[in-house]
Amino acid sequence: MDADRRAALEERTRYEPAESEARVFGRWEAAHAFDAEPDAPGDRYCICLPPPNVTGSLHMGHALNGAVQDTLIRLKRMQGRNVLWQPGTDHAGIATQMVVERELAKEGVSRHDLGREAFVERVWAWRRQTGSTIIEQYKRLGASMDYRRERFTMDADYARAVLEVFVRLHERGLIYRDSRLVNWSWPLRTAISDLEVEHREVDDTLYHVRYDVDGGDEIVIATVRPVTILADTAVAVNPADERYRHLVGRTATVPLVGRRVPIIADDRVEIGFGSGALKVTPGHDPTDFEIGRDHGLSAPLFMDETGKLTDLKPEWEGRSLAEGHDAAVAQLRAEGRIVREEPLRHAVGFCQRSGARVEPLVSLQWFCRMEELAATAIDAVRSDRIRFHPRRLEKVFFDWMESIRPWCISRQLWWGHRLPVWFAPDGSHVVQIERPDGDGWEQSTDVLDTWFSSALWPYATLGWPLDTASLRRWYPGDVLVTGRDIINLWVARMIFTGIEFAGDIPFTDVYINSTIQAADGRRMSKSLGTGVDPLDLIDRYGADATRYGLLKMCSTQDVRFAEGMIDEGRAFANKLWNASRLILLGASAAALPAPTGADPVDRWILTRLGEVNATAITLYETYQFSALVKELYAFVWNDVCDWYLEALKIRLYTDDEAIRQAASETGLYVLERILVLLHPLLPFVTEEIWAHLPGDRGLLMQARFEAADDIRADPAAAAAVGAVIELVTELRRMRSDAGLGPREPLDVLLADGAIAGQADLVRALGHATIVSAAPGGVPVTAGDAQVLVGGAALATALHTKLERRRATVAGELAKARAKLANPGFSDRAPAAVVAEEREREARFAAELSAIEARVADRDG
RNA sequence: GCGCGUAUAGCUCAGCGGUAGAGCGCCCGCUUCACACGCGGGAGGUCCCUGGUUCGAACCCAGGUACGCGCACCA
Repeated sequence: MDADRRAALEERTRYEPAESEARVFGRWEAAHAFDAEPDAPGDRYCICLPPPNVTGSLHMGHALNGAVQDTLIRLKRMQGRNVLWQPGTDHAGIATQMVVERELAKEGVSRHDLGREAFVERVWAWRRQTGSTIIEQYKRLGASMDYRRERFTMDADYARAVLEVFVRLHERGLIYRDSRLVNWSWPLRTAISDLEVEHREVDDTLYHVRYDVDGGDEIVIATVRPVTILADTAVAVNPADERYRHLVGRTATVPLVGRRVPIIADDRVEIGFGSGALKVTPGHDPTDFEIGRDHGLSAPLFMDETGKLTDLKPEWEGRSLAEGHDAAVAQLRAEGRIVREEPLRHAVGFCQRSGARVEPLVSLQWFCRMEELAATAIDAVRSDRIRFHPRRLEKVFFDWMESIRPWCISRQLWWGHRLPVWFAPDGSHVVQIERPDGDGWEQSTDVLDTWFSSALWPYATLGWPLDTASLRRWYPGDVLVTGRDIINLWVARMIFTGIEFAGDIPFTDVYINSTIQAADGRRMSKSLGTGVDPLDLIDRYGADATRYGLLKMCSTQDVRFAEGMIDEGRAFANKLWNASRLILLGASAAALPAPTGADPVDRWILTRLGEVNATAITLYETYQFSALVKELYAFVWNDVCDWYLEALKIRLYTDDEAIRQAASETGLYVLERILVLLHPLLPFVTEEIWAHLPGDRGLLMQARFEAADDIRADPAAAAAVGAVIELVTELRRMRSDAGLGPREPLDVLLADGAIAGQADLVRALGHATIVSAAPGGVPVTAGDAQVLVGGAALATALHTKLERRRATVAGELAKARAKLANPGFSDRAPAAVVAEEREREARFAAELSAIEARVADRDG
């Protein structure tokens, strides 16, 4: 290491993420380390980023999700796979249109003032300017995506793929046009899908309204929305309902409009609800729609697409829904038709985007028939070709897929993929991508549901329907990492379109990451101000610390956000930095990393390294990130820093160059391997340290992640060092209990056993004087050895401790004996468990008698 | 309404049939030559309740209780 670099390392006693991250990221980019090439060697490994909404910015879900994906992709890249992590965004029809409309509103213009074409151009301008914001934010996290390949669901070639899918599904008869009841969002003036409707409990009033029946009778219906009475076309009762049997077949008069409608019998009417009589409004209610269809009723609309009343009652035409409600209640009340009002709490659908109450209404839309497509996706999961992690979430998928309904895929928006449907002047239409020959063809004004296009993401991003090198190389992909809320919107749809069009399942594993809740245990909420901004965390703690914390929180269940875990990550990065400084600055100039293992301490840490390496690989590959982070933290902090480095210092600071050289080699080797192990989790700090390792080496992110096979285990050395650790810990405890300073010398007599050869280590780490006889010393258990600790100063202070220990040991001994005395245990428990219990009994018995001898000695 | 999940140290969470764990916080002590974002020591737990299975239960089963999250057209 040259003098400048050495001085720089010496100065930097803290790891400052802000100082390193941009520089390290620049090195990766300069080396084109993220670039994926189809003809590169190695088995394929592919993840596509669930495309975030183009209007979005990085939130906690993205950050966790991104940390998981980057961890996997870096691991696989280091394992020699030819990896692709595909970035991109979706065009988010409604959200984007709203963003741009809000912009226009500031200029006092509406999209209607602009006209469709100019508006769409305006959206593109917005997209060119800010559309990659969220992808740029992923870079702050260290995400190693191939940014050259960023895709957008409105890109020309992608759009072509979307239309191709539409046409093919239509040819197969799976896409059709129909007039059906849909969820209508009047502020947005579009239909929305079932999944975009959010149900909330609402307190409403249930009005009981009296309708006149020909012949002087009357019938009372119940409704929470009296204004819908305008569109009633029947009154229905349950055929089994005695109360109303005599009215069936007669004619009722609808209040407010005076329409004369039949009273019909239908068993979908629930006898026990309200009055038991149902006003039937086929144009605005799912059940009523079905009843209306079966009874041949018409389905007039009381409101139009903009949320205004229609001319069913001409004098109210043009009023808002709220005004209509008030007017209806007022008139019914004035006419004395409201016989009862009662509070009703019930679930009502709201439009996710606009927040308005969803209005079910009959509308002419395009639908996708789902049963057949769903069956292939169900089969892929059922047969284990696709596995969910955690497994139980398959149920969410099955529940939705098995009760699937037609998917309304058309939207009355301006921003999106316009349907490849062409209308002739005579009203007939054809479905094809190109405009048909001849004059007068008009393209459908509808666009497709955004989710329809993002369902093709895994293969459309790779060039489908063309047979591209990328598609051949990386499809199907390996794992989809996403949040639970997206299972049905996305995962399910990607699976069946993948099978249908790309000829195979899009991935084999679906890893659903935890939801990070706010500190109050509920979902993070913007409106409640309980959200946490990951970019702010990165600014304050660093990207590595943020990744560390998020991954530590990430298990198979939801977790509350705990900033302490991020802070722990920062401390860990700093610890790693400083441990590295010790090794790098203390090592012999000529030393290169090598598992030399000159000393038992070296062989012990190499043994541990081998164990941890193997465990880590398993945890990485089974998505157990929280356990992985803990495992590596404990190894680095406790084994390496607390013990190995303390022991290594002795040889690093010696004058004997041969010893120093050998110690340096192993030290550097251990450091090198730790950096490799940690890199997928903490890419920045590990890459930064890597650059300081001696020797000619490239980037850490391009280094090889080795299996543990090459590390030799040495159980004898491990046992000896284990005994030293136990003894030194006991010596520290004694000093503390006796009120002695931490470096107060103690006399120690080493007994035979694993520890016998470790006098130097005990002397150095334990600040002990090794003696050959210690009259009046206190016996201490340390692994397999008995050690005598001498020094009169300790005697009194240790007496209390000894008594305490005697009580503990006696208790444990009694427990072990009771267990063994139980015939049920010794006869029926596995032999190994019984043997272990016997061993414990013997150990406690020996220790107890030693303590008692000591006490007797002292007292006598 | 249906489904899923969670209840373990003051806080956030591991452990999921055989000696109760971590980080933070707390207490005591350290200007130890990598790190005070540190070092050493310590205190702290009827593992939600009630039953059951088992030689043995924090862990398995049943029933409660509390909380969270999905899904859902009762007007």
